[in-house]
Amino acid sequence: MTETRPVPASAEQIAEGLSRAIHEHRLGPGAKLGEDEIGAVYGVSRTVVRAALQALSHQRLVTIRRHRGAFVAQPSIREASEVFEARALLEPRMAQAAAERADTAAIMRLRAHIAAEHTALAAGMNGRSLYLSGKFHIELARIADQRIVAGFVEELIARSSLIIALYWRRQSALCERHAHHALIEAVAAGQGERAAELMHSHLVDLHSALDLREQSYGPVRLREILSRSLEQDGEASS
Amino acid sequence: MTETRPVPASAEQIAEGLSRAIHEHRLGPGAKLGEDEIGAVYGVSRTVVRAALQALSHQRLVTIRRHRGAFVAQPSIREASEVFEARALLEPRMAQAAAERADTAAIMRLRAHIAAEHTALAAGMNGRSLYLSGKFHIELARIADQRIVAGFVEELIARSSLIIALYWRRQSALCERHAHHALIEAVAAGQGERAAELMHSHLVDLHSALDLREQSYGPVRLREILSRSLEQDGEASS
DNA sequence: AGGCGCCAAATCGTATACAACCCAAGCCAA
DNA sequence: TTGGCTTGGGTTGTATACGATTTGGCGCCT
Repeated sequence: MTETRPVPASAEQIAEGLSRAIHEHRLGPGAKLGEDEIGAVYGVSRTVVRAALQALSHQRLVTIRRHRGAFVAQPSIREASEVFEARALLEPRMAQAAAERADTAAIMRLRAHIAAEHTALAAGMNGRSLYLSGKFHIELARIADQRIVAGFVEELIARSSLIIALYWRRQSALCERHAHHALIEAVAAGQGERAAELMHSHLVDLHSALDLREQSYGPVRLREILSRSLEQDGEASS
Repeated sequence: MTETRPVPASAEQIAEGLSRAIHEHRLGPGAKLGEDEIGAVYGVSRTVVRAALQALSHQRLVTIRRHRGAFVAQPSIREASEVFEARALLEPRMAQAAAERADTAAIMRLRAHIAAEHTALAAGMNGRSLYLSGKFHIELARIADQRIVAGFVEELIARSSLIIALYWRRQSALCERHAHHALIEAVAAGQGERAAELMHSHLVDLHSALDLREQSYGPVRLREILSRSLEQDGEASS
């Protein structure tokens, strides 16, 4: 076990590290993010940690409550719906633009993403496969070459990860494979309209795979209220 | 001249104050935002000021360059185009949704905005009228009751203010009056499609009123490169 | 026994201190 | 005169110190 990491890190690196941990569900919604604790891990003082936490709170990944500390955000049901509505508004356009602009290098990057996703899934690293699945959408938005909307999409996908942690119902991630594969085909063929449609239905699929009914007092909701710190270590490879 | 303001302010208040100053073009693109200076104005230490500046930099209103300080952002031509493309994607939908959901109270708020805009314009307060004109769009997005997209719109409008400061060509703001009025009519009548169309053409209008050609080496561009501190004083009333 | 209030430990919010760094003015040499 | 180098002032980056607030536990009263 790595005890301490004496090498100091920058605020961006810390934000990136926490972001990854949230994406990969090693940190669940409601988890406490103590400043001293994080500072000890990364070998910096609270000043830098606070900057990182503020950055994450501006991305709505973290909620800061005055005099109480920072916690991994717990999107409400309403927010969850709005996130997917926003994605349904933005991402089909991005897929369309991507299909119209993608070159061979871009398509290879997309295929590489899918491959990595499959590998992670086969190795049982569910968190990582989820992370990569999000990255696929981000990569697609980047190919569309509209940086601002791509930035919005990135934020929405980060929040989606939290939503999935809270409200996911189905187990099978197989639909993902299929949907992403079909998307690549359309993009590679330059079929913009088809890519947009596929993306739309993919998002509707995802949205409908959530359990967003008001009184879903499942075990997830319990954890949300009790908010145990639930630390996982588990150094990922590199 | 008000010398000092001994009452301490919170980071959010400072960010709000700076944001307003940028919106109203009292602070132009490229202006230096010294931490000590701002701290002295608001009666707080650099710690709080830094938090405010970081918040603004996450909204892309301010650029922080390491060891050099914070400056009011200077959107590139490319960014300018993308901002208006993104607005053209989001805002018509918001206008449509607003038209479908607006109640009488909401419409009264919109009318009040227009009235305030006219008042400011008549009083020659151009900066303020620009600020209110942006607020109109934000209010419309809020009425649409999609908080997340409304947040995106808010960010885009803030950046639009910078873009207008850098690249505005026409003088007349009269088109605004007309366009906003027509929008309210459509919203009040519940004509969603028409509101969306009006919003779209309004945005295209705005976009085309910018001078985004590459080699526009006007005085604006010069100021951008030389980046003199160009302090504006000019205490506005209140 | 149960509820209420006080106290202590822990954590956050802000200010301040010091180190690192950038920029500009001044100097020297070519 | 011009170019590069050095040095000083000023500004930012980070750490640390201290005050403020919350929280959980302990004891006391009912």
